[in-house]
Amino acid sequence: MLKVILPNGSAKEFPQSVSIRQIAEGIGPRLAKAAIAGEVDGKVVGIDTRLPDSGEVKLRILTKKDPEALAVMRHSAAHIMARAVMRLKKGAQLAFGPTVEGGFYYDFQMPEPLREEDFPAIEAEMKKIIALDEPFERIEVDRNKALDICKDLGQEYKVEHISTGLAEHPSLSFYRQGEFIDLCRGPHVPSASAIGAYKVLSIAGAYWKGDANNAQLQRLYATAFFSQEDLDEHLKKIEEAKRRDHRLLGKQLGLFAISQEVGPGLCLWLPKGAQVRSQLEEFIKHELRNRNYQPVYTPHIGRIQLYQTSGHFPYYMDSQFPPFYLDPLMQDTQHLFAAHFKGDVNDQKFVDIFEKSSADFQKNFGVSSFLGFGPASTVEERKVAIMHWFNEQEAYLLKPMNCPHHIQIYRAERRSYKELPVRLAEFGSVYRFEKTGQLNGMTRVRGFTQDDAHLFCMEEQVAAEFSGCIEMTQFVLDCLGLTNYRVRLGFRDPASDKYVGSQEVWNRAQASLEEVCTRLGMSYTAEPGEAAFYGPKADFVVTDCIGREWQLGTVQLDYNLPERFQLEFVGADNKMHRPVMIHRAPLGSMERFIGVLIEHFAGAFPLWLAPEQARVVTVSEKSEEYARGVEQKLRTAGLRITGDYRPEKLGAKIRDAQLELIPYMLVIGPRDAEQGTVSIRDRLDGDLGAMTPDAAITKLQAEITARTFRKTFSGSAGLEVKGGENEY
RNA sequence: GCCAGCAUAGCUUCAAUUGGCAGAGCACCGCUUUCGUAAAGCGGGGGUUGUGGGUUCGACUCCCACUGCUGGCUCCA
Repeated sequence: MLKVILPNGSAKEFPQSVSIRQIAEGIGPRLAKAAIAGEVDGKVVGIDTRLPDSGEVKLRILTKKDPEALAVMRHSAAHIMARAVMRLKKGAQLAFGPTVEGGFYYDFQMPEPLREEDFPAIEAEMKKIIALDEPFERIEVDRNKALDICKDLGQEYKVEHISTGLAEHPSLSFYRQGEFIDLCRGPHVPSASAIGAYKVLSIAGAYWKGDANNAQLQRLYATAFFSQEDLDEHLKKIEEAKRRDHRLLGKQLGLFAISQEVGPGLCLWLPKGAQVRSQLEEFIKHELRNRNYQPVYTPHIGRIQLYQTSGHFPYYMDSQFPPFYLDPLMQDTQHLFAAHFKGDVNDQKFVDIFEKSSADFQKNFGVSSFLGFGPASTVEERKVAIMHWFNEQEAYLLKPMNCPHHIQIYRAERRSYKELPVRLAEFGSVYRFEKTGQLNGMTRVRGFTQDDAHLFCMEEQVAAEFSGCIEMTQFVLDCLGLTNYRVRLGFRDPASDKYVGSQEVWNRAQASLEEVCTRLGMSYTAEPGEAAFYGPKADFVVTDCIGREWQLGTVQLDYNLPERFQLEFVGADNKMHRPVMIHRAPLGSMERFIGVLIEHFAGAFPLWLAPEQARVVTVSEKSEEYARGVEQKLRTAGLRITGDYRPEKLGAKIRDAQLELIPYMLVIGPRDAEQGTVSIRDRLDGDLGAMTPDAAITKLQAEITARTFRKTFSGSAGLEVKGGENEY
């Protein structure tokens, strides 16, 4: 006897095994027709799934109204898209085709590359397939049979996946629809007609199982909805989001530029962008003072030995600008040294290659031997001589991180336990050589400035200091109305050996990190494998306007650098102890943070951040003299103000100021000049009427001090809808 | 780095029949207008069509290489 409990609490009993479809039919023919899938005890399954013949289950029958059904339908749509591609292009190999947020994709290996111009044909073929309205038929087989099926189909990726990724699964399932059969966990919609409106969106490269060592596949992105209206709305949303893109707004509003001549990934802060940044930096500096940090300054480069000690070199070699050496021989042999440090070259080979390049160098530059090898010297002796020479080299690296410099500041004096924690803060510029394909506007650059700080404390202070860092990050994000973030605790991947430091030290760090997050009541996800090589961390991750995630603020515990640099302090027992370090940056980098901020505010910054807070616009040139006086008065009061005195009509000047997203306009005509007033105009609320310049100053200053969020707009720069309701 | 696509004036607004004189709009400059809350009128300057080669009588257009940019590169069958 099976007892089925439905969402409304009612229960039905069945004497023998029954499918979800049969239960739906029992409830009503309309429900049976509308059913897309079922949910049994919280697990989404196909409509033809048979329930056990005894016990008790909770059952939901999912229809178009249920969000879970959409994912099922999209997955089915992915199959249909794959089927369409298989029909159009012979010899396509199938890889993965999952549902993702906002749609789905399918990875193929194509004999001929797919192109965007193939999309209409694919969509047309999908239409034909859907018109057939064939059912999705589930076929369950054992592993060996599954392997045979995939081999027969000639689907090599499926064969590989069954033998590796699915090695633990004794029984596997396929779904068949017409001539198309695909290894698939399911579930699927009952038949093709359940698929509503769909669109193939884009094509991209993707590696098999995400590993760059594997074959590069072609990934076809698409989306599907139950109704055309939902699809249209989705596409419209994508379009609107694109208009918020910080790269577009950054150019339109004159915030930043990236010039080919300066170099890719190198950001030029235009005056207005620099103004926003400077304001944000002031804000952070104020918070640092309140929290007893000490500002420091350090240079942009450091000797390579410093980074060998820290472990950044050659560990991060691939993502750094190459070091520069004062000795020209080193320019030629630096790759050799890097390979040697990484263990890619053994001692004998290292000596051989070095001596050859050294000989070439001497031939080319006419310099005599400078290492002084005797003919009888051993490999070991030569290696020692070479390494000794290397360590004497004057070589510099553009700093990829600020910590080694800050550590040297810590070491500049003997530290007592009484002065801990030491908190050293700097807006430190760092350089990292990101791969070209990773660069993205301001959110991924090669040179950036972190709102960095390093805390040196005793082990028993870690929890309090960590807590303080998290609290500051939360405070800063709150002040900007950035609420759409998640906290990710990056932990060590137990299976990997890329980490510096002992497992025991890591466990301690991770435990205390988790403890603090729990105490602060933060929701977080613990993610093994996401840690930095030197310690676990808490990352604040936000989502940009087109759904990409970016790591902003970060707090990282580090038990390893103090060890590497032999940091010490004198304890109460008059003995030497090792401090613990915390790296933290609430904003992360100024570049990325402001990039995200531009999208968050859609370019319409709150008054306290706005590069131009107000603009005087004259009705005609008659009032220019008075207007200039007002402008200067507000400037002297500390407001960022400009004046538009062009011989344009008022409407044109207002329009220009609106498009530049300037929060306030001070309209001045003969009437104002006569009465000693200004007509204040809010960018969104329009004309607020006349007031004295002093009253305007008071009003604006109050808004600045309160750091009020302003409305942005529900459109884009240039397409603003008046009275937009996007309240932040 | 890799896959696909793109590159015309300051502009992520774009045009240029099959290979046949590179053209608009916005912005900029000048003149007229002196104006009260989202675009006044007229005139003007601005280009080695991303860079370098090639094919051709002739290349923005076709071919090759390079540079830069855009989308993407495991929320597993």
